Amino acid sequence: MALYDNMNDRQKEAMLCTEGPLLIIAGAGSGKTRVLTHRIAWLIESGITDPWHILAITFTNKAAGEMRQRVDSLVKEGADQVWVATFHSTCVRILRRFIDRIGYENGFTIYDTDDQKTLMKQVFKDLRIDPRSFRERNVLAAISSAKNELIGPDAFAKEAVGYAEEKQAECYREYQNRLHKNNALDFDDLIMMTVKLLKACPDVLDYYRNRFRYILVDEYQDTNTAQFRLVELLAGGHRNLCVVGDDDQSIYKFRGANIENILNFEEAFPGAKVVKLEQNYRSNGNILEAANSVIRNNRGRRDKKLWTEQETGEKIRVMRFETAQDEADAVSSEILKASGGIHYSSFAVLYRTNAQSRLLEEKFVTKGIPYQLVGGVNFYQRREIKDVLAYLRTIANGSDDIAVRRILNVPKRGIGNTTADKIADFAAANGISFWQGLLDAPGAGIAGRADAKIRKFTDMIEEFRRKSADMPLDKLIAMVAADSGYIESLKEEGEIEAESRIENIDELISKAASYEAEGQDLSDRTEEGLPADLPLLNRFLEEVSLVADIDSLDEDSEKVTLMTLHAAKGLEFDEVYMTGMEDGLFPGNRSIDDPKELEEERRLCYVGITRAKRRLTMTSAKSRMINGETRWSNESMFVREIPEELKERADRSASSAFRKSVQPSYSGGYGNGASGRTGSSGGSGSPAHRYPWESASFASSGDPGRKRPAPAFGKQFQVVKADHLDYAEGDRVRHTRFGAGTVLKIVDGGRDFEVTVDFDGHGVKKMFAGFAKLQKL
DNA sequence: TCGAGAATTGTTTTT
DNA sequence: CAATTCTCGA
Repeated sequence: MALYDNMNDRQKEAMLCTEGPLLIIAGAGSGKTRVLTHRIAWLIESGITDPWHILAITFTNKAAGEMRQRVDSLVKEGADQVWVATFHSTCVRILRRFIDRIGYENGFTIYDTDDQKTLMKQVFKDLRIDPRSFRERNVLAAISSAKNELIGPDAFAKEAVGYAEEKQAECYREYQNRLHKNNALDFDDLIMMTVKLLKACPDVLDYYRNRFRYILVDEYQDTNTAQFRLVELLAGGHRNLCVVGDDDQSIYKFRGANIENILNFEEAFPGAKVVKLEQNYRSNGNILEAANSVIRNNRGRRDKKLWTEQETGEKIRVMRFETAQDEADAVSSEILKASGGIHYSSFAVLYRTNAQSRLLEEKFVTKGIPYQLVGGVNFYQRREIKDVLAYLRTIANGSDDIAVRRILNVPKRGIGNTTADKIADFAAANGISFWQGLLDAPGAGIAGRADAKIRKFTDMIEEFRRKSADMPLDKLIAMVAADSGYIESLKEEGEIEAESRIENIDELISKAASYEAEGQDLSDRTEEGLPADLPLLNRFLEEVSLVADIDSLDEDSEKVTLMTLHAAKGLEFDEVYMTGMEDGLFPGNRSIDDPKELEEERRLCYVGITRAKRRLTMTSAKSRMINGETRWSNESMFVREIPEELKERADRSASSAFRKSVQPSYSGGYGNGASGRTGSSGGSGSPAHRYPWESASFASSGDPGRKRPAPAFGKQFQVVKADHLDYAEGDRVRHTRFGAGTVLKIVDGGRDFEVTVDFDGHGVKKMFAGFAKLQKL
């Protein structure tokens, strides 16, 4: 059978166009993985290139694994030679080999978010920054976005304006120094340092350009600037770059993803060919229609429209409940009934925030429905796992101060914070690592009993190190967990929780065993010329630090899948429940006033809808507990954006949900949030409802004195651009919700003006002029 | 040094 | 509400 049997014309075109830059706009369910894998197969089978010269980059290990598997089954020989990996692991592999060229040691450690926070705490202490005035998280977020934009500490400092940014710059510099001292990289460094390396070392760049003659990038809409630069560098010579993505599924802006990468691909790679895949093979007609009618409300997108040859299918079922409990109860009951006690794996329940999973889980447990939860607390982030891994990190990399400090007194050894701080100060003053500081405790003014305790600790670690050299990974972990006294201290607790912690450690041990068993095939690494002495331990640590939640999803298990909308991208299910479809939750309160954010939420909604193959149900609750307080909210504007004729009301309490007499306090969807905290929701104690189809016009009750013309349904968010604004940069303006503020910037964004305003007490917000209805003061 | 209870704070979303 | 951090007494 030829490779292009069963492919449509567009798909074939995308598969066969192998030379030069190519952008494949692949709508949801249009068979993009298929095109990618077949393209790789074609490159090999047709003799265009050797598997060795192909690089395929994904975002998750799961996607990489699937791609590898599918290529394997398509290609007779050499599939294992294709480099299929995530962005992060690709970078790790490059850095492991060459990072010494830019002043790090090749055995570096990867810090996760926890480690980053710990490190930042130290930085705050060092720079005498009050953690109440700046939050670690915020500074880290600023640093992360800087790194995503390839802005190093120096450039950041140069750009810094004002006290806050200057402080952040100081923190960034110090944070980076400490990472370097600890011989550690954070997630963002992995990309940034690889770019730095390739820019600094032309020979290394040449090597990889020759190695990767054909490059494919999946989920291109999620790439950030650093990743873009990386790809651009690697493809710089031959320009055989094929990227696949869907701008409508760009949902990772918060993580630095830059949608411009896909929107402006042809400008970055002149002469690029563009192929659009618009035929959807996944969903029924109604589902696709619904998806189209929601996403059509976005402005910054490439023109496209999905179509299908499949039957129209059922209508979208819309349900509204009194409380979130009712919602969870109904969803679980329905699934129980509809599944017939089997086929649970054809169901997915999606939600906006992880916190929403709790109620659902409870109901699933009581009804005995098997389910699997994706996300929440990652296995490798659990305390006991992190503790054990910190031991391993200490063994592997003595400079990893964070790891050493973490386990110094875990389990309790009677070495308290006072002692540890003394060591830390001493180490800092002498420019040595914390570990070295421990070795010279007397130098730090620690003697007698305290010193003896420290000695016991360092001796133990050194013993572990000696033994680790010739010991299988799983045995090593078992030994560390036992000999350190960690297991014993858990047993002494004697609680159920301790029991499950021990089980988790056992699981880690078996994971290590299977890693070791699989890991014998090191061809990709040895051929890459990696130092042969890079111990298995280091590679294991590296592997576990790059594991994502979604990687653990088992699609064949007979279980219902519970996960966030984000986690659902790339997956498909016969029946999908989108829960918590409420204004304020989805779209979230933060996005409602910011058009860019709102569009991102809408894309997320689009992703959710297009996961469904046969049946889609959207549910919402009038009231739900959030942070210990009951919140009331309207049905999500996204539900309202789906035309009535595609929907079917399946409420149990339809009468109360559809009373037409409810107070119309819908304020155009923006401003005075119809959902608020208990007791503060604009005076009307009862939930405020207004469905677009109930009335031809919207009353802007939250904004007295102004009225907008009644938009036709479906176009309610398309605001006509004003030909001029009655305010300018520097002017003071008033917003219905945020009050007074100063206009910082006005940019003509084509269809509307994009106005940046610094609101007194609310911070800087960006808004479209047509939506914001700002009044000059 | 360490644990228990108080206080505080928070939510998107995660490689 | 719940998870995390802080404070204080032994």
